[in-house]
Amino acid sequence: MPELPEVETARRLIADRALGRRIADVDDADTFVCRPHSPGQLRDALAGRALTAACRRGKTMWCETSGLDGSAAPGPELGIHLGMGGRIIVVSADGQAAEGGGPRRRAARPHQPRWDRFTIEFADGGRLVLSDQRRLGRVRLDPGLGHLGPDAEQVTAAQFRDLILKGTIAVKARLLDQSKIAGVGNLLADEALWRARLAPSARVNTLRAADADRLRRALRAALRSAMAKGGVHTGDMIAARRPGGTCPRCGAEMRHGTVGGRSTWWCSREQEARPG
DNA sequence: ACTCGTGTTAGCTG
DNA sequence: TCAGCTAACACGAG
Repeated sequence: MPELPEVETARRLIADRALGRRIADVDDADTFVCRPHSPGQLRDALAGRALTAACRRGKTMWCETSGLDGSAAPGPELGIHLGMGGRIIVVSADGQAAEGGGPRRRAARPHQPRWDRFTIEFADGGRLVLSDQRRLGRVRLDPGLGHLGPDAEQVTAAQFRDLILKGTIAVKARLLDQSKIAGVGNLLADEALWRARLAPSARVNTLRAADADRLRRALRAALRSAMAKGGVHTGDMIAARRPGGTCPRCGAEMRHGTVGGRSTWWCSREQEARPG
């Protein structure tokens, strides 16, 4: 589920509903999700503070925290990553729950309390929960951003060309490399390549600067559309990403394969690989 | 019962 | 340094 647009929805949820509330307690008992911390470490670091800002680069979120007892020195940053299927749930003081980060599809599995992997209990009686069936999400203190490239929404055309065109890797694998461009996941990569009419398996050294520019525009358009419609699964081509699917533009058969280790779909007519 | 696939990432290997 | 593979997790489908 969560690619950049879903994570942005979760970030806004935290920014709108969780900031400024005093943290009374923290459940950090899931040592896999909270690795490398030990149980109680996140609680000890956060209790008595409040979240003061919710930030994001690509699919990584982090919250700034207040000092203790009005101290001017801020607390640690709280890093949150939704992994493959994490969602954020914020419960207000009166018990109203709001959700962000998951698919907005009606068929989506309902949230189960046993999937709660990390919980902040606020002094007002509400809470913030990371719900994550697969436990591939992650919560950690002071995560750092050194391993991430520029955010997919903010990368400039010149930066994009430099980051994308170097080397010999398949262009889809390069798009998925968070250290180059942060925020593109499997579905968004397929959607952007389809919009740009580029073969996912094309080696980046076979692309021209104009291809990179077209891909960046396609990526930005796919991002804008996903943000407006409520998630990457609303992409124009995503519904055709199934056996027997046909290209929504030209009607040709969609093909399926593995690129960069991920399940990949492309239009057999418009996205054929050029020999390198 | 077993195997495969899934919207992510980190770490290992050649 | 770069590119490709695998494991970490849980669970539904075939």
